[in-house]
Amino acid sequence: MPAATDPSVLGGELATQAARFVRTLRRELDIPASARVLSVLDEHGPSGVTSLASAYGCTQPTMSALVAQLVEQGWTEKSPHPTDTRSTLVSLTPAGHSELARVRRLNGEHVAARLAEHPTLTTAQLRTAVEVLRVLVPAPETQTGSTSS
Amino acid sequence: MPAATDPSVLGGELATQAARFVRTLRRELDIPASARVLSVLDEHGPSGVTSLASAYGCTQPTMSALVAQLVEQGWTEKSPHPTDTRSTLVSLTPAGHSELARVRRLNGEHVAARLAEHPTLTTAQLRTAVEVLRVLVPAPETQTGSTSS
DNA sequence: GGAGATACATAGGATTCCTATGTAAAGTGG
DNA sequence: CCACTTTACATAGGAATCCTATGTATCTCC
Repeated sequence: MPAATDPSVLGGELATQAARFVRTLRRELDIPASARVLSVLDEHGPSGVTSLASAYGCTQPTMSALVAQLVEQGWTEKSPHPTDTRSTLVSLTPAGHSELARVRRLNGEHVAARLAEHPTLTTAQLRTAVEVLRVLVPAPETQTGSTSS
Repeated sequence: MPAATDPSVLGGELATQAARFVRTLRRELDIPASARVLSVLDEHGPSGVTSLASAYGCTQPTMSALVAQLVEQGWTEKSPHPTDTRSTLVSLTPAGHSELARVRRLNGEHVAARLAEHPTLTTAQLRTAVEVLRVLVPAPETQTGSTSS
């Protein structure tokens, strides 16, 4: 089958497969987009909306909406910024940490199931895929964050 | 940063990065979802709507809409199936081939630009990423198709 | 010929995101 | 201290992508 070396073709293939992967994941695991924000929040620690948007790679209004969803579900909470009244600090609640763990487990199980069907695939290759995708995106800023779960 | 080996974490990362990659691509290149169908059509040759949906990885109604868009833009055309009146054969028009070439070029340029910024990344790794994503999706049926451009 | 399967279309709605724009609070120079 | 600009968020409105449910015509097979 397709085993091209032409970056143009590979890029197209990557786009197609990535889009499909995302679509399939959405349908099968039923994980809302906002859940991915939890991961960013976990990495970066309590942040403002704009900063989160930048880290997540979406616009500020979009992040406003995502955060609103997360707050409504009790996964994050907004507290006033100590020195800047305009800003708010969004942070994970315990429930948010649980949800993050749940989502990671779901993803893990899904990936593991596929891996089991294809013994040739290694986790090293998996990691390569992650690296490639990470590189192929503009990358906002890679500031260090917090930790947890 | 994240350099995990845990499939669970890697799966989550992959999901996040893939989603972001797709989003960025959509925004920056402004390529409609229907354009990816052109690629499928090119690989599989003239096909019915349901078959396309399966190959593309979406539902039949969704593919109906996508095909309708493609036809409206003159990139594909529908002809009656020779033996089955219910079915139609969707096939690429010359304009469709051109568009496919254009999209591939855009994707290629985009990927090439990123690759240029990261000399450490090889096309082999790129191909690995494609393979990984391909594996991580249920894969409908890999029947051989036609050719062209 | 009639029951069930198959191919496609349509209707209606959920999700995800963006652009444009408004409002309030910080900074900044005079 | 006072405009003026910048920054942080929120809201409004709409576009794109997909799905489920359902209807209609056609094919298959007994």
